Amino acid sequence: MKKEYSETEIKIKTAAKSLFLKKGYSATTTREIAKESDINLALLNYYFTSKWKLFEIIMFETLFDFLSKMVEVYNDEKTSLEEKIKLTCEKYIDMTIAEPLLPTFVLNELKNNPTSFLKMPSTKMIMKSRLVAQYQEGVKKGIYNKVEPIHFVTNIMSLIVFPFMCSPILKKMEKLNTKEFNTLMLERKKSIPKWIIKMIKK
Amino acid sequence: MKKEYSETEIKIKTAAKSLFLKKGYSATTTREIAKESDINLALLNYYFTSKWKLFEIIMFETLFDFLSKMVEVYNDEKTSLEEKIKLTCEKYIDMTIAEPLLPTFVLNELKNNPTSFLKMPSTKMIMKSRLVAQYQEGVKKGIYNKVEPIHFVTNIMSLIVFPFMCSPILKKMEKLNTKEFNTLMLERKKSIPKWIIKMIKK
DNA sequence: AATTGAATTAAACAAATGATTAATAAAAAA
DNA sequence: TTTTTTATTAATCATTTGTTTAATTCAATT
Repeated sequence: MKKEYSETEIKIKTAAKSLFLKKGYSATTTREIAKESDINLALLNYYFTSKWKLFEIIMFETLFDFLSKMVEVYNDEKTSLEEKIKLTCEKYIDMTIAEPLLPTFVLNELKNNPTSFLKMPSTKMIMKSRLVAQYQEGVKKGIYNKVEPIHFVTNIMSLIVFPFMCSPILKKMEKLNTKEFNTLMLERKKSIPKWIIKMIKK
Repeated sequence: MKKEYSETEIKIKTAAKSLFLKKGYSATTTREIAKESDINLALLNYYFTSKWKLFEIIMFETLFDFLSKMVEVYNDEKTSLEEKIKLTCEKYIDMTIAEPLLPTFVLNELKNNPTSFLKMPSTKMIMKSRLVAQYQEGVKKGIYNKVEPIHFVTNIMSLIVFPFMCSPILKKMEKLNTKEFNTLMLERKKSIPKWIIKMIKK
């Protein structure tokens, strides 16, 4: 299904993604992409037609990768709800430490151009995931408070992702360098699951 | 202290802010600003020297307004910790419904250009606020779990702000229009304080 | 009324930008 | 080898962009 990319195409895509993440779509020029990937400027259009087309491809693949990884944990048949929450935190905090610019980039570009989102991989599977089902089972059993599943799912992501998006502010507030900041985020791997459980338990 | 702006300057600033919020700094052109504010293009540079200078002024004022409003609640001597949390949610959710593009815009521009942040109003006062002190008193008394105050403060903001930043995704997931989305956010005025209290209480 | 300084305008400039062209080099097919 | 297709290049094009200039209008002051 997935298109096979040539070496040159991969070089372009890698450089473009790195620049888009750092500076955003509009502030990134095709000449910068060409320079960073060490290819001739014309090759960008030769392979990807336009800057915008290139961006769309990168955006789609990025979102697709992320959603796939998330749904993988959410739909695991073997794990309990609490395990799923824990695994989500661990996986996603690690992912974001590895690529800390990604969440802000994605949400900002979606804000700037919601149509770039039309081709987006289906997000609906999240609400149909095993994680949500397990939560609702817990509500039925009277173990958990009844809250709309959308809030439950949103809260988990909020506690995980938002602190990364605030990193410039947090770093300044607490005079942290990147390493110290990451340590703070890693602490949250253990705390967030506890907090979430407390939030939902009666 | 604050500079008095002429009618024309206000028109420019208002239009510029609206466009910056919608499209970001780079994607906004000076000609668009001139058109939207119905002034001659040259007046932008006449009053504000450059697009970047204009942006810096808008950014500073925006952050300053936000921080002032926040610290106002955080340092209220009359309210309890739980009341402060409740008031924060109410105030900030209302603010964000009124200007939903603001958080993503600010965090994205800070990411793209952390130096635009050097002149930023002091964020340190948050950690020295009455809110944080009250939380720490509660920890000493054994009422609350001991967690770094930075996590406590971050969690509140995460649960309030992040869902707004995800609005394109949430709207798509649940097929919501803006009104329905806002209703969902307003629900959180009551829920978030409850969740936060549960998180910190022993 | 005349003068001065601020506000506004249309026009222009220089640099940057996304995209294309036409020529060449490299690789694959015949 | 020859031919044909694919990949790469340097140069160029047409717009767009931030900014400036020089002229003009407007408002206040003398």
